[in-house]
Amino acid sequence: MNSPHFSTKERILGAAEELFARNGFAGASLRELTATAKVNLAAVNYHFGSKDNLVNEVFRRRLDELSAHRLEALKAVQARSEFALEDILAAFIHPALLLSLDKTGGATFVRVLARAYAEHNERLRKFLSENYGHVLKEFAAAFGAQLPHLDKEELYWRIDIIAGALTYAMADFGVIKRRAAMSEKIHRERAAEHLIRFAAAGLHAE
Amino acid sequence: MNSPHFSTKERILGAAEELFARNGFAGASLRELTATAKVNLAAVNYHFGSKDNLVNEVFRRRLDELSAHRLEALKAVQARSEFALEDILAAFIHPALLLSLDKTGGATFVRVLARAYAEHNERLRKFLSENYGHVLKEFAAAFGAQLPHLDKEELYWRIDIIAGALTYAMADFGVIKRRAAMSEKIHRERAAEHLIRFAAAGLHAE
DNA sequence: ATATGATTCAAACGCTCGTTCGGTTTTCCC
DNA sequence: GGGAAAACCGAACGAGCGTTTGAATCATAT
Repeated sequence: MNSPHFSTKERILGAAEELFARNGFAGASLRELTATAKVNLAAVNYHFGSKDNLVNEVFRRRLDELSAHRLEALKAVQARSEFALEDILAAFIHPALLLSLDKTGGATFVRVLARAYAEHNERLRKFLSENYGHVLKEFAAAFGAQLPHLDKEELYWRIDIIAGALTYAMADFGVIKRRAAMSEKIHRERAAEHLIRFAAAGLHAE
Repeated sequence: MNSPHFSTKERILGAAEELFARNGFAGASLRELTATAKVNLAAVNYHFGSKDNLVNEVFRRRLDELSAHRLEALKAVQARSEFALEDILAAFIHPALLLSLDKTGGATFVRVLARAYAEHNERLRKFLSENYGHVLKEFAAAFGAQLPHLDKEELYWRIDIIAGALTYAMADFGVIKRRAAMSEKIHRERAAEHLIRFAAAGLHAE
């Protein structure tokens, strides 16, 4: 993963993702991080200014792409002559699934993302809300159009529940242990399927 | 909260809960913690042996009670001549809601719990699974009896999703901002209601 | 009242942390 | 191929960390 043909910045971002997921933001030291990335200790501050800013860049690298994929998928669905609630859910969930299956650390990043939510870190929440909040708004509007009987508050509650469940499921927090015979890819695809079916039923409730 | 009539151990546990929720386990230092608790720095190691063990005790204090309440509520439901899926869900969710409304730090603890999940800490996961895993098993059996058409894997998936959504909802991670006019108590009760309805629909899916 | 054990305390231990600083090496353009 | 800019490097900085120590203080039971 940290092959020499990756630039120093890329190697640092990769190692940061890995160690943030495993040990948290405070728990991952720059010494371990730079050793993993096979770069000098001072490289982080040279290239990113500070550890805090490195955290931001780890998120930006993945979320720009994830958000674009989600909005793209949503557009594609909406362009069709007819579509169901499940299709919008898939537009939201499948890009996250795809990211979690990415060979270059996607699964790791999803866990970092879940950690960020759990940390309740105001700085991070603001960063995420400011930079990627509009995506949630788009999806809320799409769901709302499909569920006209639902008032806005009810709708937001349900989307919130889904986002939480998705984060939780993709980050592999649950009690469900993947059986050795099942590949991680299939395990995650199953999780996404179940989540979509579950969420669709939940959204339709009442 | 740290009034002088609380014992040193209790003051430490209270401060630990607060700071673990705010700054994480690694991020909360014993110096800040003991200052908050108004006890000497060495008191943590005197009363708890180590910081790691303090973490365990923070969980034990709350989870013993939560698990007992859940099993008690489940038994009460099952003793009735008839009951619905929602009643079992309520037996699982309402004790968590009650805990989150506890005046002496329950809401704080719920956030600590969510953090523990996110940390993916093997030591903690083992501790939680070993000490409180049987509760999940009881509920799985209860749900299974109400949903005989569901195979075991499907059932476990759905319970997992619900546990994740509950953790996130109670920990207040979501994008939903409580309106100033609404008390936190009502906000959380609403969350629980929505979650129960959503989860019941999800469990019934197919 | 006094002895004994439990508790609290200030101080220090060794260690790791994020960051900084010159100096060296590499890269790239004229 | 020479010079400027970019990148890298080893070493050190002060600060904060969890933990330990040994003495001071408190509580309790005889």
